[in-house]
Amino acid sequence: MTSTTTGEDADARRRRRRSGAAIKESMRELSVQLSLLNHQISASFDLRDTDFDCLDVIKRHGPLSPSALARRTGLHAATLTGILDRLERGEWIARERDPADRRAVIVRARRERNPELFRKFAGMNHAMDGLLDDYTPDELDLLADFLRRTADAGRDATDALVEGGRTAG
Amino acid sequence: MTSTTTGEDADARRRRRRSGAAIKESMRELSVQLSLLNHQISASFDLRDTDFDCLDVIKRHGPLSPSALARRTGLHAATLTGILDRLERGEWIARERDPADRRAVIVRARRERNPELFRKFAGMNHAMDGLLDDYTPDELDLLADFLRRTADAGRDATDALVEGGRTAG
DNA sequence: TTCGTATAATACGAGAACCGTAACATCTAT
DNA sequence: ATAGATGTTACGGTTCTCGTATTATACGAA
Repeated sequence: MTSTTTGEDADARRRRRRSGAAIKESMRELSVQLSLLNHQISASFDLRDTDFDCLDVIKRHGPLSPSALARRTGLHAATLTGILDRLERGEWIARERDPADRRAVIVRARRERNPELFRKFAGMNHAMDGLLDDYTPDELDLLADFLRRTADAGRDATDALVEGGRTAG
Repeated sequence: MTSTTTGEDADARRRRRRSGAAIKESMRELSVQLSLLNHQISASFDLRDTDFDCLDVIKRHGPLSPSALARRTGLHAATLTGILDRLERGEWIARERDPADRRAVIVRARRERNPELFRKFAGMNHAMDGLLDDYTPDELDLLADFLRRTADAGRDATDALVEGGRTAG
């Protein structure tokens, strides 16, 4: 976490480049596998792929309005109506009125079905637990920090594309 | 990479548990962000979310048949027809006849449009490069290995759900 | 206040996607 | 040779997506 590319010899730079490529490669594969896992779980609850993504954003950043959610996810506002309908029908969320702005709706995550969802992720969770046993506490911190920063990078990249598509496309 | 949970004191175990939770949390957030990024990129090419996931599997494990692809992804065979139609229309893949089994089709990834796709991922790639600069070569290897193993775990978890859903309803 | 405009959420509808089933071609085992 | 299994795609009902219109409300200016 403290080195930089300057001051490395050619071998180290080569190794760095190779590892970087391997990381991006694995990252892409990881993304695909997690998407497919998400698809199976969503389907088992009669939801679409993006529905749980939205629920996750609501859990993390909510409660918030449908339009704020549309901005954050880059989805069309009208699409959010359908997504929230399904999530509400399944009792994953509740729509409430905003007393301050009576046009607005506040979307709040409900937690009742969390255990049910957790059970679907049990296989992945146990696999992760076994995997994490191989690391020292310091290494775990390193991994946690890396993942957090990568997630942030993903959000920035998505925002840039949404913004670019809105103004230029 | 060499320690185990045995022989650690209570503090270390507590720290380990906390880090593990943070990792799974960040992993889920990363998954959501990468899905949303994938959605924007797919939409910009007139494709559905899962289309590039399939293309990725084809690139990695192909050439292969639609039915093999359906098994690997857990998608319905009839759905693959639509996905492959779109990918073929966009010249991302080519369908070929299998000389050995004349019922079968071989799906092969085409590489001509890779640069175009690469440009869409440029933002994320550059962010990753900047992020990876902060790590030593050893740390990069650690990260690469972790991601590869996590992707494998994701595949196993998905397979288990597909299998369970198929046999148990 | 009253008006004009901006904004929030949803209704509506055209086009498209998903996937269960059927159809057809072909392979394989007896 | 025949029966049954397998590979791919066509078909059709239901559902989804998203551009636009609609309704309700907020807010700034005259």
